[in-house]
Parts: sequence; C-alpha cells; structure tokens
Amino acid sequence: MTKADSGDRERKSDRTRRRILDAAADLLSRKGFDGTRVSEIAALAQLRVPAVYYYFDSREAILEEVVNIGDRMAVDNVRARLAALPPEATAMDRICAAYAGHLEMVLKESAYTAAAMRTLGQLPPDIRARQLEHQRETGQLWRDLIQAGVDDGEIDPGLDPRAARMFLLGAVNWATEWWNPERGSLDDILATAQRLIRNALSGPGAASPPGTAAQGAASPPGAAAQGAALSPVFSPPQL
Amino acid sequence: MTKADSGDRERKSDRTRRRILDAAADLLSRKGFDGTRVSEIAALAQLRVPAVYYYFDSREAILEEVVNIGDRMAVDNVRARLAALPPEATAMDRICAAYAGHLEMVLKESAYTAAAMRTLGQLPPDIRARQLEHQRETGQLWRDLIQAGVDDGEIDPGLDPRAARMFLLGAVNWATEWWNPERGSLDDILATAQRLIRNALSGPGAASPPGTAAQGAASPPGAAAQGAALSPVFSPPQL
DNA sequence: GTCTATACCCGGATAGAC
DNA sequence: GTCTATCCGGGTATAGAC
Repeated sequence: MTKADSGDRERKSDRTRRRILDAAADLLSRKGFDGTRVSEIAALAQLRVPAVYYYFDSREAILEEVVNIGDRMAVDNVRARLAALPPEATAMDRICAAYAGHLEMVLKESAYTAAAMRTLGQLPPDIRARQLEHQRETGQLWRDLIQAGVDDGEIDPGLDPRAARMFLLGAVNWATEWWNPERGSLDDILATAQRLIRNALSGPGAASPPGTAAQGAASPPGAAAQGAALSPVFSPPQL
Repeated sequence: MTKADSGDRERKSDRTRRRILDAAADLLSRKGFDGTRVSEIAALAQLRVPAVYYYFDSREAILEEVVNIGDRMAVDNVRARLAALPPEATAMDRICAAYAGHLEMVLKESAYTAAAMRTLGQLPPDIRARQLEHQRETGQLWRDLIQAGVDDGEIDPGLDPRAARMFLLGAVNWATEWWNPERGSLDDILATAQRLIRNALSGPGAASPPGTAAQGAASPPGAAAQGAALSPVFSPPQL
C-alpha cells in the first residue's frame, strides 16, 4: 500500500500537484508568462499560496513544468497520429497528420500546449535554453517529415522548406488567438487546416494524389473530412 | 516659429515622446505586455522614469499608443501595396500583396506592428475593446479581399474562408518568433510567404493563372520573386 | 499538507527642487 | 523638461502553528 500501488491510482498528493499544474496551464495560456500570478494559480487550484510552495520551489518552477508538459503532449500526439496512419500513407499525408496532431493539442481544453506555444518568446533565458534542449528531437522530427515530402517530389520546389515549415507551424500555433469552439467543431478546424496545409505545400499543378480522396470534394462545414475525424489520441502529462 | 513650423521639423518635445514610444515598442515586442517595465522604457529612451510620466499619464497609456500605431502601420502598408498593384491584378494577386504588406511590417526593424500582433491576447480588457473598435474597418478590408477571391472562383471552395484567412494571418504574425534577418533577406521571406499563401488558397487543380508569371518558376533563394521586390512603402506613425 | 501572518522587494506613480 | 527622493500597493516567498 505504500510502494506497491505506485502504478495504481494517483495519491492525493499527486492530485493536488496536478491541480496546481492544471491551473497554471490555464492561466499561462491566457495571461502569458509575466501575467501569471502565484496567487491566481492558488485560487484556481482551491488552495492558499503557501500550499503551492509546498509542492514547488518557485513560481518559475511551476511554469517551466507546464511548458515542458505542453511540448511533450504536442509531440506525443503528433507521433500517435503518425503511428495511426496506414502504411500506404504518402509523405504529404504524414505532414498533414502531424500538423493536425499539433493543432489538436493547441486547441484542446487542456491548456498545456497552448501555454507552451504562446509563451515561447516570453520565457526567461534559462528556461528557454532548457526547453530548446528538449526540443532538439522534435525539431528533427519535423525537418525529416518535410524533407521526405521534398524527396518524394510532393512539395512545391519553389518553397524554402524551413520557411514553409515555420509559417505553417505559426498558422496552427496562432489558432488559439481566434478559434472558438462555439463557431465550429474541432474536427472541422482540423480538416480545414489539413486542406490548407496540403494546398500550401503541394503548390500549383498538383492534382489530387492517390490517398487523398477528400481533397477534391468541397465538404461543407459540419462534416469533418478525412483523417481529421480520428479520435483524439494523446498521452496524459507525466507527473 | 511657434505655430508656423507645425509641419516643418519635429520639435524636441515630439522627438523625446517618439523616443519613448520607440523604446516601448521594442520592449513590448520582445517582452510582452506584462513584461514591459516603465524603468526599462526610460532607460532605453535615455531618460529617468519621471520624465516618462511627463509625456504619458500611465504605463498603459504608452503601451496602448504603441499597439494603435502598430495596427495603423500594418493596415497603411497593406493599403499602400494594394494601391501599387496594376489594374489588371487578380483578386488573388491582391490577397497576396495584402499579406505581404502585413508581414513586412511585422518583420520591420520598427517594432510597432510586431508589438501589436504579439500582445493581442495579453491586453487588458479596456485597451483590447478600444483596439477592436479601431480594427473594425481593417477586419472588413480583409474579409472583402478574401470574398473577392471566392467570388472570382480563385479560392478553393473546400476552404472555410474565415478559417483560412485567420490561419494565414497567424502564419505571418508568428513569423517574429523564428525569422532572423541574418538567415535571409526580407524580400526572400515575403516571396516565400506569398507563394505559400497563393498555393494554400488556390487549392489543387489550379494551374498558374495569368498575371502570375513567377508562380511556375522555382526561383532559388537569394532572388526575390515578383511583387516582393516592391520597395517598402508605409506611413510613419502619426504622433 | 495546509493554514495565518509576515518579511521583503520591486514596480508604478507622485512631490517638489532645479 | 528633467531630475532626486519617496510613497504605496501588490507580488514572491518563508516562518511557524495546526
């Protein structure tokens, strides 16, 4: 009961810690790094401030853990969507699935990834440096995905691959600023994003390739197209 | 000499005021709304804090004026680029020129527009409300541009126009996070952005339409394509 | 583990001399 | 117009009881 149940159910202490992180993620995604107050985190987590300091050494420690979890959730969901693709998926199919997986986590109710993406440029140098360290692998994943599309001739050769990759990442990361679940379902916006991304990278003169049945049809809003209807798959943040 | 030279050269007082705004824009674009300190603004403007309060009523008043100027510079440059197009420009040409004009201001050394775009979600409710009021006209401009493309059949009917518009706006607004002038010229990145945007909106099965000579050629990095080489045109912020 | 009370510092803003 | 000096509120963090 003391050590045997480590994999069992979260102990109360862990649940409290998680409540603090959830509250911090929510605030961080809405107010930014400097705008997030420990007192607000505590209030949202139904605690007094000193209780928060029982679990974390400092305000920055809380926020750093939030962004780390947010980054991790994003890349885990990207990998899960890639793994769910059939073997005959093209390089372009994989790129679209990856962006959709990322966007899904940015827009989820769980605000960890939104918080991580929104505070990129506001992090203190030391936190930012450690984050970049962790993201090396993720950066390589994205570069490889795009490069595969280039190698297979599926990507407009007139595009600079790095710039295109970053522009599209910005497009999905910025979606928190304007997307509202009341104006359309998550699946709809994922479908639109994928169509836009496929168009953007394919370039002119690229007719619908095999494995892209949904491309030609002008699916009306309300009907989620293609791979966007995949059930959300992601790993919960590890505490 | 007291009133006759109003249009002449800025008086010293105006120049000092401008130095404060320039400093605030720079800091705001890098540190965000809550991270920008009056003491830092003062230091960057070569002043002590009380001198800053001689020109502005409050910290928020400074920052609000910065974002207003930033928004204004962006839309002014968009309009200037649209006005510079030849009469035979298509709806898609106009859309690309508009995004290029916006992106140009986001990436300019002058940090006003970058500051405005980066702090959208961090503004206090009252400032945000006034900003939205000012932006009504701008929003309509963008909607009209896209709608013209839809009406002319130049835009992929499978795309939701609003979502597409916002995704692409996000792509350009987020460019501050990753673009570095040392890795490529401004004209290059504007050219890449325009190509990506044209691809994204045109959709599959859209061969290069007339008036889009540069589309088919895979211009190597270093050679700015098409309209991107337009000399930067924008109105200076009115003080 | 969680609280009340408090030390401490920092940032916004003002008073008043020059 | 710009300064030195200072006030004040609020935010981080800790001490110590329960």
